[in-house]
Amino acid sequence: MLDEEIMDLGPEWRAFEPGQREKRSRVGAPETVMLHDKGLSTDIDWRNRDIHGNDISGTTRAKMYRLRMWQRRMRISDAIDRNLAFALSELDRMGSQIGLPRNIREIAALLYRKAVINRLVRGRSIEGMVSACLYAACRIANAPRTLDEIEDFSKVDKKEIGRSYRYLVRELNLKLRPTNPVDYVVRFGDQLGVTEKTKRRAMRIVNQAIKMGLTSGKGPTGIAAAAIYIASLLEGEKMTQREVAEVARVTEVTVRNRYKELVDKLNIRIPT
DNA sequence: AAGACGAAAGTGGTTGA
DNA sequence: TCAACAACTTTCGTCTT
Repeated sequence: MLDEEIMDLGPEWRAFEPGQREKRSRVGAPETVMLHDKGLSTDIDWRNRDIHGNDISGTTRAKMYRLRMWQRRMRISDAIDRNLAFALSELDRMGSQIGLPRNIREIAALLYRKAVINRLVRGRSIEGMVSACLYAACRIANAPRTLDEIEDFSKVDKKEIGRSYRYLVRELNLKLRPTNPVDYVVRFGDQLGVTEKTKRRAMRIVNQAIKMGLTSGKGPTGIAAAAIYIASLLEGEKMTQREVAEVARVTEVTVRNRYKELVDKLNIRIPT
């Protein structure tokens, strides 16, 4: 729906040839989004110190230093731009393949900028960081995707995405709540083609479970899957454990265990 | 034949000494 | 840093529909 117009930034970056330095300055322009405090303050500090040292030692030296400083700044911003150019196009590709709405992609892009400016990408693969940013952005927007779902469209594996994600969260001091199983119910339900009624029923079950503390420490996807399974039985549009497990990317065994737990602790009667 | 059930052993990530 | 631990998976045999 909103997806047709995804290319305000995209096309500019994509046609990027290694030979042409000039274009880079134009690339810098569209970033109306903020540069954040940390990167900025660091830059200013450096400059001040350099200028101080130079003033004392004479005008010619001052000029030379100023030149060097400029070169250095250019090199750095150039490197950042290169990184961003590649990363943001990759982010956009993945985002649209996953089907993420615009606002989530913007959050991801913002996170990535912060990551680059804070030097978080140095030893790591850009792909991994981009994937991690997308994963984090989904969670921030309360529309979580599983690591498996991100992995499907990423060139790096789940493990590395997870690692980069944890690193990102730690270094940027992101405070993210554990994902709420309810956030998975609608999406899983849609994939299964169950009715609205069943989805709502599943959400009620999940909320009850949360209230009774049955969810802490458990995988949210398993809970969501089991809730949908139960709801489908109660609403008379039975899904199989297999089907539910598949969309939630858990095993049938997990669905069964959660199912048993929920039915039993919430006193749910299953129609025979 | 397909779905549901559950036991048993294995895996990867978190936690606490 | 290492070992214990819980959640989850894999595998597989057995009921039930």
